[in-house]
Amino acid sequence: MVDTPFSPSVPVTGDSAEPRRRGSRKSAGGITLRDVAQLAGVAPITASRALNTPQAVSPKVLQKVREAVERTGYVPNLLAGGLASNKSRLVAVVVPTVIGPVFQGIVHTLTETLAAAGYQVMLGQSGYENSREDALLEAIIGRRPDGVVLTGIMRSPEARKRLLASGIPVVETWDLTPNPIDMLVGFSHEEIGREVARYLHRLGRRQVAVVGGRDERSQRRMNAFAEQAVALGMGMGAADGVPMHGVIAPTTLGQGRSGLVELLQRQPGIDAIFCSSDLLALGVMIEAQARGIAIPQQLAVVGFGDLDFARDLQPQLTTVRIDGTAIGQRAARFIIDRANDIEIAQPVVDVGFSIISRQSA
Amino acid sequence: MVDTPFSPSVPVTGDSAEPRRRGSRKSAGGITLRDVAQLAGVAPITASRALNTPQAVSPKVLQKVREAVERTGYVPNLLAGGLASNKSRLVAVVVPTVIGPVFQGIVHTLTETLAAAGYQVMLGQSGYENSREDALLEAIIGRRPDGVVLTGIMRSPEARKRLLASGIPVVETWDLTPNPIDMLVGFSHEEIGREVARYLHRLGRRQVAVVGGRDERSQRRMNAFAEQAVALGMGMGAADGVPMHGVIAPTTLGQGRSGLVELLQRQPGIDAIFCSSDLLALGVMIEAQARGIAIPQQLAVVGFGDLDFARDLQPQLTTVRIDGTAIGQRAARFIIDRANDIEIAQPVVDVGFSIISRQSA
DNA sequence: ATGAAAGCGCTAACAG
DNA sequence: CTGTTAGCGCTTTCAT
Repeated sequence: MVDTPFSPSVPVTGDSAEPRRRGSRKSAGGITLRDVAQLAGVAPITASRALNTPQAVSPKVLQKVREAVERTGYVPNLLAGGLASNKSRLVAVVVPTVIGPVFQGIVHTLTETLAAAGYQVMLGQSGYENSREDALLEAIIGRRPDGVVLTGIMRSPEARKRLLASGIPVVETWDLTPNPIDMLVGFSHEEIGREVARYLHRLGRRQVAVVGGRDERSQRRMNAFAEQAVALGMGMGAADGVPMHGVIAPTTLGQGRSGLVELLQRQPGIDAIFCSSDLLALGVMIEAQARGIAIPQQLAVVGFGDLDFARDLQPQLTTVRIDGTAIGQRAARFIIDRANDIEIAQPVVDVGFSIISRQSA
Repeated sequence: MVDTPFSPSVPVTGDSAEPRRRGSRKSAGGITLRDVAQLAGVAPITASRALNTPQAVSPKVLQKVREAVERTGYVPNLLAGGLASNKSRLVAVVVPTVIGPVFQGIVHTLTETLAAAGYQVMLGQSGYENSREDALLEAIIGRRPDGVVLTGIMRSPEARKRLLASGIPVVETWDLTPNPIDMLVGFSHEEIGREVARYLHRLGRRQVAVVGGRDERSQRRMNAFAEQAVALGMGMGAADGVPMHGVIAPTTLGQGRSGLVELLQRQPGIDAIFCSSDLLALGVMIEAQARGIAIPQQLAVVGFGDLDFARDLQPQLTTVRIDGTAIGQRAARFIIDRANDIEIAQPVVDVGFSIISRQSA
């Protein structure tokens, strides 16, 4: 098809002596706005307006253009449109990984909300190691997205600088950075750790431990938890601090099981465990069950995430809820507002968290 | 560095009296290939070649261009490049939803594999209802992606037709369609249903039931299972067929619990349950545990998906494994090969499945 | 190995 | 409300 020879579309005006121009190029063959405009009997720009700002053209023209679109099956080339208008209607979303339930809510909400506003989501996975960040960033900036949503990543100052220099609106999420690149929707991991420690203390627990992912944010929750716990006199004897079992993210149920095993070996007297994810917590619960350890009587378990299954467990899981949907919607709103030059009153939002008190603790 | 001022690239031709041309447009202000070329002292096209086909330029030029890129912080505009070359280096991936663990593997693998080959993934969520398909399709085709990966969706013939007409390479996955749009990487849901029925029959189970999502593919597994079960004489009395409890996708642990409750009410004698997801299976197991029903002695449970946690449950979950990674890699390979005009010998691949026999059945 | 010209398909800017 | 013109930033084609 591509090599179908077709006669030059230059009308023979009698001036056949005109030399073949160089640099001429065959079209890809698709239907373009020109074709539609021609069929509708209007100028291309008018067809463009009929599609993008229907209220700016006469009903008659609108009708004709729509008919032409219908008949030709025309689909606007957004690459061309984006290049011309300097608006790509593309938003880059970067997460460490889509594996694991943690960032699903955000990705889902963003994709949904942005799609409703006519934006497409470009997905990037940074991995938990800060290695591919540069290549990823290049790929993102190269597409000139109308916004970038960062979830728990992009720590390298180099990367931050480039993003900033690119002028693309950036929303960082899932954390409260002291100096955000641009906009921010997050919550305090430290505060969560402390609050959970206080919560367990109030329940009378005194020998607490931790099973947590080794990624930075998880660590910060865990460390804050441990500090607060020690401050409240909940360490396993002041000297030892809080026993912590670290696992590699993304966290799994199996890691929760082996985490409990390991912790009990180290410190048989443990009466409460704070896990850095609900999946870990579930693992801890299953292992406890297998060993005949009663939850919450002998062992209190607190998770993180309030995944959908948490309230359906037996016993129901006490956990920390993060409103991923709220974060996603807020982030989407930020980007959309920016794209429309709407003033953003408060570009830093703390969505907070809540401890959902159920049976396991 | 970035703000090193360099003089405007418009040469002053001395003709300052020239009237302001209409239609003239200010550049967005970013650094373009022209700026780089100018700084390197070469023509734009040469700079372009230095970046895209380094072996086609002299080492000297290469060096100079690279320096210029470094100094300016230039990032190629892929929108412009895509428009000119008719290659967007964008691949659209469509899933019903990213919520729920089912399609995570595919999305992850695709994003990863394609990124390594220089492609970006555009994410689309079709939802489980076939409503937004049209708008989504329009958005996808409009970006002229180099490929589309469809996962368990796009049933409407209208949509199929448009995709086909667009000429974009399409890989359908997660199913074995009798007449694929283009390429296909999947497995047979019917065969899975039948095989599980045979498996349970071999184990001596005779009163089987089903908890399954109401989405189409799940239904097909379940119906095939039921048919085969009846054929093997495993119905609850030939007349009744197999008790089935339908739930709304995406499936949850809680639905598994209530599913078991409901099924036991209807048919107390059930000795095996096939669930359309591992999460449902986990729910069934938890509910059984809560009711003192021994698994697998009194009740066998089979899941679907072989999620990471399946082997860590107590008892370990017998389930159907789908190799999402294989599907993703294959699909990515298809698209990349197509983009490079590499002949695809076998555009339809059945990746099969396996029943992972563990303790729960 | 390098360059000049043209144009990918669309929209901003201006004029009527 | 409609049209003309000139590009967006890049790569193709052809020529040297």
